[in-house]
Amino acid sequence: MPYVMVQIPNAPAPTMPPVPRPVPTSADVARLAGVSRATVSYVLNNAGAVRISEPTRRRVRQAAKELGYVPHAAARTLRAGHSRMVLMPTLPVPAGPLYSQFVHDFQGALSRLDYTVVQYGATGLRGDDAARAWAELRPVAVLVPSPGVGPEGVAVLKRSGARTVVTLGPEAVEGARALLLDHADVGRSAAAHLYARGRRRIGVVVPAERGMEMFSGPRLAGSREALHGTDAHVTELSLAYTEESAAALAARWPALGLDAVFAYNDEYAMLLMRALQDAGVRVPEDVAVIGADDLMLGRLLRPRLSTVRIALPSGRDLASLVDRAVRSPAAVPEPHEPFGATVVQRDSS
Amino acid sequence: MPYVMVQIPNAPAPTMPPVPRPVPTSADVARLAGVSRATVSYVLNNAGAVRISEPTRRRVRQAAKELGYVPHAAARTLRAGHSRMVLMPTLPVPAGPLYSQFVHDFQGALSRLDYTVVQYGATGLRGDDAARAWAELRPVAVLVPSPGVGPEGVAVLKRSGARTVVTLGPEAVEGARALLLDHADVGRSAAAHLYARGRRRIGVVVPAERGMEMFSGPRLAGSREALHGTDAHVTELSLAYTEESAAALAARWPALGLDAVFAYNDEYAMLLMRALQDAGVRVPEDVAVIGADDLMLGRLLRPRLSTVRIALPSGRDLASLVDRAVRSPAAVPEPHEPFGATVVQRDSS
DNA sequence: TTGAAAGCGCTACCAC
DNA sequence: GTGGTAGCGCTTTCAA
Repeated sequence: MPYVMVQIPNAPAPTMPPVPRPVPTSADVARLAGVSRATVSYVLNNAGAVRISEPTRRRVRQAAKELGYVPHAAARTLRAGHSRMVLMPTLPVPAGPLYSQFVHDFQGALSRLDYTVVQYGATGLRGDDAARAWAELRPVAVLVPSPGVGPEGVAVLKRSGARTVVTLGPEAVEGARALLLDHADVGRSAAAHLYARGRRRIGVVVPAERGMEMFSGPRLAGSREALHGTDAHVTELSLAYTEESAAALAARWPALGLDAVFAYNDEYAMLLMRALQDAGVRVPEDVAVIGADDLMLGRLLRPRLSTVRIALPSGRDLASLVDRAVRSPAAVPEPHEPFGATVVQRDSS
Repeated sequence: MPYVMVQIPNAPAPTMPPVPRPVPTSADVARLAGVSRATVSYVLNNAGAVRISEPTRRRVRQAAKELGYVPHAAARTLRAGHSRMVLMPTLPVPAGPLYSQFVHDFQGALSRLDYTVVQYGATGLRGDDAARAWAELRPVAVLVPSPGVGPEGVAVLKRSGARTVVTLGPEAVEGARALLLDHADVGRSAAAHLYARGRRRIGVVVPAERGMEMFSGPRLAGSREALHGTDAHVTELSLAYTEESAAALAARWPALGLDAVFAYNDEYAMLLMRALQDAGVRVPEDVAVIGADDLMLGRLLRPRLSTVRIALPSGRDLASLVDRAVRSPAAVPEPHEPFGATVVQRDSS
């Protein structure tokens, strides 16, 4: 009696737990509307090539609404062989205001170009493993804050159908379109500025928080590099983003004997500046302070905070770059000027 | 001669543009390794139920690596009938520090539970259209900063296979697990605090930026509500996040005759406080100022900024809540205490 | 104007 | 141990 155990699809369980109704498919819609699945597809996608009578259209739409039908993106992607998803891995650290704004603009601009931007939370995976995870989604384009992907990873992504891979960071990666954004240059600019202002014993703040090395490393290295071979000296200062840590650093300030500090960014600068002022250290007389990122808060501090402004590409420009690359991957990307870091001198240095 | 025009799959074009090599599939791997697709699948997924000889495993892995094979997530999802994607629509405004931190924690925690968190940039779509767009991805769970989805939207998501829909906002939505986070309560707390401090002519800052109404509306309404029927009076103050806008507001401050202001959040409070101080208005003597969100910068201002702290759920708690809901959607969610708003009084009020 | 059916890439059941 | 194969939901050619 081989038929006895056959499970009838969609049959309600004889008793008990409320069987979760299966997700309606286009076949269900077709059945309810009394048409074929093809017709359903035509109607719901407003296929221009085919003429469907108005009554039929209405019946189909009505049935779809009645069932709460929603097409299955995976099935569509599979069938179509491509998607319009632009993937952007999330940063390993909470986004700052600068990056949040950038992502927001980029997303908005790409939405208007009819792409879907997806921020993919891939914490835990590193390097090429991460790239493989992204590639599984078959995005049409990928924007990676580099470092975070190597040439291998780029190759995997492209072989998986990505029409373009754009990196946003200090180093160009083989095979990817690089938007050069050199954090070392921020450090260089800050250090050079402080040197030009006559300072010689220069502290560089390095956030104690994990995951920030990606940015803080280059900023420190750049500072070192700018002062190499001069009579100035760089001291690395670890600082956590807490008042306690800042107070502790301020307490040992006299012993450090510094006359200037590059505070990683404006937020750390604000934190440190306040702690120094509370400890009786005068800014800029005793110590010059410079931040980075040109956040609003720097303009609101007293003394006004000098900062290094880093020119991010506008979200809209980058969106159109991605769009062009998707439409003609063949086009040779014109090499890109690195985004410059410029010092905005105010009153703290 | 019907065969003449047949296109041979994968045949290189006789001349011309470098044909993008087609994406390798598991069939390609199988062919190269000289095994069946089934075997490839078993090997690459480490299927425990089946024993595959070590040499075969090696051959398969080697072939996969050689081709740069990456499985197709859409196909897998389609076949499996479900995914482990947790979808979170991106906010219509750039995320502030509070939310960035929350999202980061939430993502990290869910990653550790083996979910994939995806922030979906759905700008442009509203309400139930947006919900439909999310549903197309068939996420296993959805976290929506409400408002942003109605009961209809929740129903669509659930019918599309979402095991749970969690809203994070002021109102419970039928069918969804609500984390009540009432911005009106922030306004109420701020206003009540200012009233208790003896202030009666109270300004409430409303950001001029588009898209913020979602938060600013309730905060204003809550302030109004708290003072309704008292002898205090609320004045709505539009303020853009620029120094110019703040200076303009400060310039007409005397005419406004206010003795207190709830400045929407700490960032706007900082901006306004600076402008007021520059215009010779004393804080808190002439005007009491209170912000919200309890950001670090409030503690660094002088006078220290009073603020309304809003207790967000921890990312980890929320992640485990989602995980439990996914595993047993039947479980009746214990009703949740709204997250409270508590006033942190410092020196500005 | 509508329907039948192939096939996108993958996994899991069953047979060998 | 390994292979054949059905079928997930969808779109689109071809036939009727």
